[in-house]
Amino acid sequence: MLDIKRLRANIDDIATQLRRRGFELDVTIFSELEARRKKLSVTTQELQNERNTRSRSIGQAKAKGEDIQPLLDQVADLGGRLKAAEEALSAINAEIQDMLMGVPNLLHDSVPDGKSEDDNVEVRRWGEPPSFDFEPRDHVDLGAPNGWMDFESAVKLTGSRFVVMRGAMARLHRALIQFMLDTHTREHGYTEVYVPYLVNTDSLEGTGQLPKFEADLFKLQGEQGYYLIPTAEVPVTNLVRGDIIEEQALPLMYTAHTPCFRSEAGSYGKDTRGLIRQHQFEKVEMVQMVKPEESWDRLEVLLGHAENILQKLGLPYRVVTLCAGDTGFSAAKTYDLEVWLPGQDTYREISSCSNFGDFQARRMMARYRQKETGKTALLHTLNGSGLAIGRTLVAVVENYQQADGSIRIPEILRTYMGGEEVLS
RNA sequence: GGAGAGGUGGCUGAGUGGUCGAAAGCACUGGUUUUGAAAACCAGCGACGGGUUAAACCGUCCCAGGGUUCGAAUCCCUGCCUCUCCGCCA
Repeated sequence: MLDIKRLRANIDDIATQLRRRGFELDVTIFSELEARRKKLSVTTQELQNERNTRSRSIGQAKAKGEDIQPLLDQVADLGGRLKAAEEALSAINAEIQDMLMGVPNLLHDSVPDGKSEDDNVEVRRWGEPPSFDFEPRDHVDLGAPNGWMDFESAVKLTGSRFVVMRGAMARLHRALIQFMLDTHTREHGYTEVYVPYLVNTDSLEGTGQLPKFEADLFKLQGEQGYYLIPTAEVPVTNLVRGDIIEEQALPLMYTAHTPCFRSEAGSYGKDTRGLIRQHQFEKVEMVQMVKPEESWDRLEVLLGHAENILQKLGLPYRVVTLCAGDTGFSAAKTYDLEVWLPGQDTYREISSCSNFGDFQARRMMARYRQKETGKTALLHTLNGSGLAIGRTLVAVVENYQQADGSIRIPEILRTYMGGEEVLS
């Protein structure tokens, strides 16, 4: 959520900035709402003041044993007027809030212009795509024939966009999770957390999935109104919702492994083959809550943590900066890590690292207490995948394939695989 | 699932209709004292919005949402959560 004070003061400037990401802010409606709100707020407060003053004197009169009936007569219509004013005010506040909740974050100046992913800007590459003296296969051809990956059973159990994994592939999948968590906790300084996979609407509003993107979520039947998490970002970031953190405790760094559930509405026909786009997948997530002045440095650090995982696995990748039109609703800036997939002969997204500035923190009322002044200020939040497990598995399988269809196991994972060197 | 008890500031905890945003203690901050520290003493100490150069000042907030009343932390209703006992369960 944007700072309403800033919005009031610089509405045209902000509208211009938002246009860069293809969002049209209705300046006229907002200004009208805001003017009405201001007026109503003043009259409501005046009426409240009057009520308080008069009620106090009634109390005092009564204590002295005076006749309070004349005083009561004086306030006869006050209640009604006040109630009407309060209701009008809360209605307009709700309207403004709704509008505000639907406005995306402001972009950082360094975010390049552009409309779609075609306009994203490559920052750097790491590693060389492997060359094969045979025609490399994709992960489905490598995994499906021997039952490592079983998409048909998943259809039987549930439906499309799910998978069953067996034997060595299931173990490799699990090994990736352990390896990433271990790296983040031992080398990068994160605290591992275990969190609920079902969350309430407050949490989803806090990180920005609601109210706008309900269609991407799985909602549970039942009166609680719970949703399956689309990413660990939601429960982990919301850990600080409503909190005031002491400055010396920052930055908070959390990592979590969770399954993620996405309905991927609107993606029909896209990536229908294989593991790339599933309704359920595993992810190891990194989340940081930091001081505002540090967040841009922390984004680079966070990105480095995700890159480190890919480097340790020996997977070639590139870093791209998402352009204005492709940057997500809540993010001020996002780097995607794209891993090389020989089966598709292209780089595919495997991690997304974002700085949200105070956008999520404002929605969550997540603050910290400044040591110098004792005042509170909004935190900045960041998160990044470190990494998406399913896609990492795809990358390992495709990059480490051999002519006979076996898969070499990356050095770093072997201790997690009982010392085995080849998946067979 | 059944029965009961509760949810008050960073923490403990008083407050059952009238200057209560809320006693007291702890913690914290500043000061006095001390060679230094501790102790003692004095003072300060919630969040958010409006207002002000800054204050003063005004408003809102005592789990959440409704309601009763001139007036609600206090009474009523609903929801959520916590605790105790019983049942069930991994």
